[in-house]
Amino acid sequence: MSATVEELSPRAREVVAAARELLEAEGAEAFTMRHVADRLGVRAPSLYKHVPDKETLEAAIIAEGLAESAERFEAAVVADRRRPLRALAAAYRAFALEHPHLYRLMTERPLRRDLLPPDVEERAAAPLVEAAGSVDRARAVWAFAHGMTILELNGRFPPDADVERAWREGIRAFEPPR
Amino acid sequence: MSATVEELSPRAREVVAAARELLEAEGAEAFTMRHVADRLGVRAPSLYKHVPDKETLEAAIIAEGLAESAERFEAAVVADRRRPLRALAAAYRAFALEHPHLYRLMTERPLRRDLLPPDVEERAAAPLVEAAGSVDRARAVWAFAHGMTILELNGRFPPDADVERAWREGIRAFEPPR
DNA sequence: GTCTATAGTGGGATAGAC
DNA sequence: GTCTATCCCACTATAGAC
Repeated sequence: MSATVEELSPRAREVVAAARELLEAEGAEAFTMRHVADRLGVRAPSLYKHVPDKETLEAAIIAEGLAESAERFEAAVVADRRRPLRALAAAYRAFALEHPHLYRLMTERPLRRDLLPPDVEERAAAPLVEAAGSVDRARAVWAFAHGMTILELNGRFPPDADVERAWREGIRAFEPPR
Repeated sequence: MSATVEELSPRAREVVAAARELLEAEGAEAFTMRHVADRLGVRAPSLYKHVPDKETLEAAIIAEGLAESAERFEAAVVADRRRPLRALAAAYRAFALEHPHLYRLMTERPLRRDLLPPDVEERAAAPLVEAAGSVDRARAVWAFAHGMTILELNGRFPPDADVERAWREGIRAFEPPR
């Protein structure tokens, strides 16, 4: 019975939009069904007429995030064909820092692939796989980028750390020697 | 008023031990003051006579985790002097997979350095800084290792992903050419 | 499509008696 | 050092009327 994003009713899409705004503005702790309902001027139980449960709502938001980041990655490699890895790293970091709460939601749990449109995940990954030269290398680069990003978002680097330099060191390590 | 681990009373240390056992066995959601109390055969409010609050309890557990991982990193570089980065990566991953819930606690939030013994963090980092050749490179390698680890723990790699190969690709990228 | 009412579950923390 | 009682908070989800 699990509906994919595209199969949602118009009213359900409004629920998704409100939920995403709430998440992005106030973070995961504030992301409750009550608060989503508040944004729509409605009571929480009413949401369940449109969306089966909270997980489906989250999956719909994640699908949007994947689609949007795919677009940005595609644009990044087009804009800098000579150093695609560096361009992708910059685009990746920028997206995450612009949407920290969404980014966390997208990475902190197993993907409910059964609730996502068929190819979003692959499309988001494609530019990096291309730039890295193999899936395995792409996963290593992704791990580096995610590690940098999430450690920064988590405030885990020491206060005096030079995050930019660490990014540069990682990119240099993965880029082919020029 | 914030006490460091060493300043805890004997009874408080028992509370920390019970809390850690609980966390490691049942995960962060199960890690509540009520459940910690259950483990000790006591009511939750009694804990507050020994530990000021939950955050201090968490900091004490994190301090243990940092000290133990420091020991393992030190042993790893001694055991394989020719490829310290590979040895450290293996030790890092092993520690995280053996203590997944502890590992999450140690990385998912800003370190409360004010609640930790003075040099634990630096000691845990030292072997990698040495092996990587600079702090910035060390942070890049750490990000890669953390990214691999947490994406694996989060179940975020596709089901068919070959995690070992990705690890090898990352280590190869950061190791000096031989 | 929305409501009220409510079930059921859980959390951290404090006051004050023993 | 431990207790009971309690405060106050939060959540997801359902039943059934309108």
